[in-house]
Amino acid sequence: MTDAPERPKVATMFDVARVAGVSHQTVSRVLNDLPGVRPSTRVRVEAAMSELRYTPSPAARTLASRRSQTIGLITAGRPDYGPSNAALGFNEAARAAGYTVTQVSMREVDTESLRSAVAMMVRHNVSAIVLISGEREVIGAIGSIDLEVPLVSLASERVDGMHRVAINQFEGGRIAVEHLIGLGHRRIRHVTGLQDAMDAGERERAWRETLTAHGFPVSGPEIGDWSSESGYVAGVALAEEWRRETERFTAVFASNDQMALGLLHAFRDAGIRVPDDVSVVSVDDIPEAAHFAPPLTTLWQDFDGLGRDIMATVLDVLGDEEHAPDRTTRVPELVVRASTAPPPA
Amino acid sequence: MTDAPERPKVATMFDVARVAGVSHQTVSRVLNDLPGVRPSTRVRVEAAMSELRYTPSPAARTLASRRSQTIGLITAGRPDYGPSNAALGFNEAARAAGYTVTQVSMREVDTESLRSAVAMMVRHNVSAIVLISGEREVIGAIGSIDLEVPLVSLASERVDGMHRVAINQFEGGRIAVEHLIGLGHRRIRHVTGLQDAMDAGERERAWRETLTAHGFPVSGPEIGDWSSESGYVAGVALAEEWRRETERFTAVFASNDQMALGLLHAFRDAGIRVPDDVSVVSVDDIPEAAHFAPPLTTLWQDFDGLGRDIMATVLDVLGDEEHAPDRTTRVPELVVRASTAPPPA
DNA sequence: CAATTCTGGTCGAAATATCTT
DNA sequence: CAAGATATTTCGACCAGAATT
Repeated sequence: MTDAPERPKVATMFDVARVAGVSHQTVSRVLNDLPGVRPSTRVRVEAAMSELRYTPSPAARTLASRRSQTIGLITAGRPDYGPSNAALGFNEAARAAGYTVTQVSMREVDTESLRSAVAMMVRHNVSAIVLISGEREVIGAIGSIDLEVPLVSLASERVDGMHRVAINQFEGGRIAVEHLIGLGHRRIRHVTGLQDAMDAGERERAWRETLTAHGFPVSGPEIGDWSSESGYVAGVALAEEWRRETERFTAVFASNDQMALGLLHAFRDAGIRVPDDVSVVSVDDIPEAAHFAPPLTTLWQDFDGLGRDIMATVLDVLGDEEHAPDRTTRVPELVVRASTAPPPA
Repeated sequence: MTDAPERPKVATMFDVARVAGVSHQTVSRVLNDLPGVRPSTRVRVEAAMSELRYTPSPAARTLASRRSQTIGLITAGRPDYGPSNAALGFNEAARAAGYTVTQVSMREVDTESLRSAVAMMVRHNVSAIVLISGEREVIGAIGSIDLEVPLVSLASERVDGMHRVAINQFEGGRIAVEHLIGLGHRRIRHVTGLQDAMDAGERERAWRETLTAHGFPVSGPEIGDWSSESGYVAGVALAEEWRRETERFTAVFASNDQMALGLLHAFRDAGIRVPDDVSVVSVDDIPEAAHFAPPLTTLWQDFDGLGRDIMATVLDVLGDEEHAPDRTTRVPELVVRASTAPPPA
């Protein structure tokens, strides 16, 4: 006996056509749901397809139609909780919609790598490119590239030339600060996220405007970069100030949970009790937040839903390029735990 | 004037051939580095290629050659720190090697979704499939699928029918437990990771065998699932036991940092001081670990290197299917912080 | 004859034009 | 002239054998 054939040969349109007793072109028509096929023959063809376990060849399809049913996903930066979960939600949604996802992840972003990633995706005839980053520099860089494909980006600020999706970070920040104000705080400090991040900007703006609207003082903020370490550094500075001043701040709004963890660490080192001396509220509600010392009051965000929003927007865009609506209306929800309390008397 | 053409037409082999004054086949030869091309004509062809900004069409290439220079990546489960960073490292390494990555992420895994993901990838003519999961059920499920493509999986236990890559978790566990023993501990408890996870199994085995080798008692372990919440639950149980018994345990080895965080929470609630009453050591060294209360002694792991190992193994496998070596020799490194100390006198 | 280079067929589907009733 | 189904050409590269030096 000779060896089995190297690769199991798969059925083609012609095989299906033969079995169904029609021409290959008719097979193509039922495949693409085109009109002009009698229901009876359509059924025959479909039967033949499933009998032969026929699956169209993506490569042939792409070559002939210049469309690949693929979406390019570019993620930039470290795999933090939010972006990772949004990417996961997007990936699942894309698959559910019948799309394949080609992913390029990069820790560091420079225009050249971005350009080559985009070029590669365009060459693969992706239907759209999705960018999960949220940093202005990255978004600006990709915006400067002449991509011949629709672009959907995670971005909480308005950006020209692309469709965007976001959770309403301004509203989230407002909720956090109002929560503190509702408890009686008025001297509320802020630790920002990465300076270049749009989400961080929106939260800072919300903090500033909410305090201003109430006529409370705006001081600071401390600059962070999302990391616990930066939160710790900010916390050390804040703790020192707290010990020095008489008109002390009584609460801090941190732009994410990791930085809040660093803050708690610094405050603990400095003998500042949370929430007795200072309240802390932050953003994300990572699964660990419930077990910080003390358990963290924070804003929960639906990252999975955000990922689905991205795919929904992609589908909108593919359906009607012009008036695809941005999806930016999801609002974070406050989860109250033990890191916030009324200010000391 | 009429509109500009819908899509900018890209150059083909024929265009290059015409400009270089050769046949398309010669272009193909220089493209694929095949022999039998005079250096002088090779230069002419290359000049023509760059002049026309020629890039070969992936679709046409795949169709004709049945190879796509693509690797399929399947990730299962929540995007935790380790797997996410390994996936990132892999993605960057794959790109550096000239491969495209098609990714399927799923939160929940069932055989049917796995099967369809694999089928889709095979239909796309991927060169190999990479699985990042580490759970026996998932690995078993994909192993039961007849995939006509090499499979490389993250797996710290030996598995038939696939190549595997892993960090040496047994050795890591040994290092952690020996660290505690070196400090004077002998009653050392363990909180496992997800029961079905191979990494968790290896660490548990290391804990058990190391204690046994020293003639110390093995009691427990508590069963966790990687989450802080499960660590907290285990911690509550351990704390209660600690209060009750006279022969108390003096240290706990937790299978990851998140669970250690839950442990710390439970111990704090119970008035057990870490490290004065009980020492805690765990695994991963997530960036937050340095800011836990107290800062965590834990095992750092090179997930980025792990991701690169995966790609290196893929390249080995593609080069020589049979004797591609598994890469399982990376060893975690102990990072000593403030959660471990000698046992109370 | 060996080293090059060329011609023509192939991959599997889509798109368009062309018959049938 | 509609519908329905059939031929033919095209997408852009790979591959084998033929033709050229």
